[in-house]
Amino acid sequence: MRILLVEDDANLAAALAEILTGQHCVVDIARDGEEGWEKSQADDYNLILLDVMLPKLDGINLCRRLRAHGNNIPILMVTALDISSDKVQGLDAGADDYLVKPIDPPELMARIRALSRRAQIAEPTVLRWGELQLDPGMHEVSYTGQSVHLTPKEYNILELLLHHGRQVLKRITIVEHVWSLTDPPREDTINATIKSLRNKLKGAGAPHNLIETIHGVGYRLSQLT
Amino acid sequence: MRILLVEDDANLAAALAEILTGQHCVVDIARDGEEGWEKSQADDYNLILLDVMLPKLDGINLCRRLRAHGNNIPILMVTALDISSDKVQGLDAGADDYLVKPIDPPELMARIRALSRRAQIAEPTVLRWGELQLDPGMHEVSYTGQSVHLTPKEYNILELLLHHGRQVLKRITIVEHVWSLTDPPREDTINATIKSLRNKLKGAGAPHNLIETIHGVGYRLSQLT
DNA sequence: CATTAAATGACAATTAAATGACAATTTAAT
DNA sequence: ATTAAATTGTCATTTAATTGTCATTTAATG
Repeated sequence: MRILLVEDDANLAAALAEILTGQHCVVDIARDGEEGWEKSQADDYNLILLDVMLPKLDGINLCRRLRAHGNNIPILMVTALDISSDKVQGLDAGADDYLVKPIDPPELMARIRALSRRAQIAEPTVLRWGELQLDPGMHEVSYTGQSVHLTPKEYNILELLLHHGRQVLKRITIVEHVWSLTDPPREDTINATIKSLRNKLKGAGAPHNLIETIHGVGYRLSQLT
Repeated sequence: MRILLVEDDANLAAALAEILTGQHCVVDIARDGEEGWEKSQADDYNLILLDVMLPKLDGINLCRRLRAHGNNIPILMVTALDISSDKVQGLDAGADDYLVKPIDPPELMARIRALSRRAQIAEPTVLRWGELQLDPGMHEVSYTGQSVHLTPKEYNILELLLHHGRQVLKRITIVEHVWSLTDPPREDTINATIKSLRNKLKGAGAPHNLIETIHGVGYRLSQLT
């Protein structure tokens, strides 16, 4: 768990950092709102722990700016007083939860866990072609539900094909995406890879021509029946 | 809000009950520690208000017994004197907060509110994968009930894996979450850590491939049978 | 049917990961 | 503050998987 802590009070920052690292989090500290903004852009965090009162750019506005930029990382706001206007403002600005000082460590951890659990919603974009299925998240390919183990190159080629459907992929295009133009392999490396890809798919019951050859041009997925 | 009040002094019990019901709480009263234990098992309460000095089973021990049974209902301890040893004992036994007699009604209500707000946070789900179990709150890992001691890095990686289930975690992702992008370790530090993680889990009876390798990509948890 | 492209099978070269040993570092204990 | 213990990071080596290449066969094209 990587956490960005934006807090100007050095003592509090150190104390919080200690609690968090004690709970196996990796913590970066920003001393003011501007620094917080920069770090949040430079690095990926799982959560931002954000004080409301900050030099240069206050917490509410930093939060607002992050949300305005489409960043939907969980934000836990820390406010000095249990003043409802602070709370309302913070939540309106897009914070996910708030904490009142003095901070109770177990409560802090509990809220962090709650938030990071909530953020656990993944985007499932499974690619399909008839019975063929490729799940980028799981890195898993199956035909009629039967899973097929592919090597990276094979996997990449198949993914590329699935992204393009019936469109023909020129061999150059394949090289470009799966290998690299700077150090391309011999021509028949592609053949060999396609071959074993077809073999593996056939092993799971796919027709041999699921990937069809366009002589002199390249490959594409075959028409679905 | 259902509150269990464990208090032997009938006058005090009545007074407290009145305050609480006046604030729209439903109150049950137990006259001693044993009765408190029984009621707490028989019924679900949102909070227990627990005197330290009690006949049969004192508050500290009742509290301890509740916690030992995995009950993490908020407990507010009431102590007659502002003796710090009482406070420390109570908190060590697992109480969440304590109050000193004589009780000031507004303070009582404030602490109850604070506690119940804290408790509203859905408590840490224990992460599971077959026989494998990781409790983020306790920071504890076990396989088939047998506890496994992990170092922080190992723990973090395992937690990350458990959060993602069958999702493949790319090595970059692991570095990003467990170390930090600014000062990443060598590639094979990951290998080494995964190795010892596997070893420790194997020591508790887990199969070696519980964490499976996706060559050229990363790691993920293996399919449950 | 001659030519070129693609498929194939076998195998070598390359690359990635696992491993064991150990040094450096951090943390805890005295 | 010093030592001891635990953790973390690195290296060299072994093992395994992947990838690239070759020689050969098969198919497609005009």
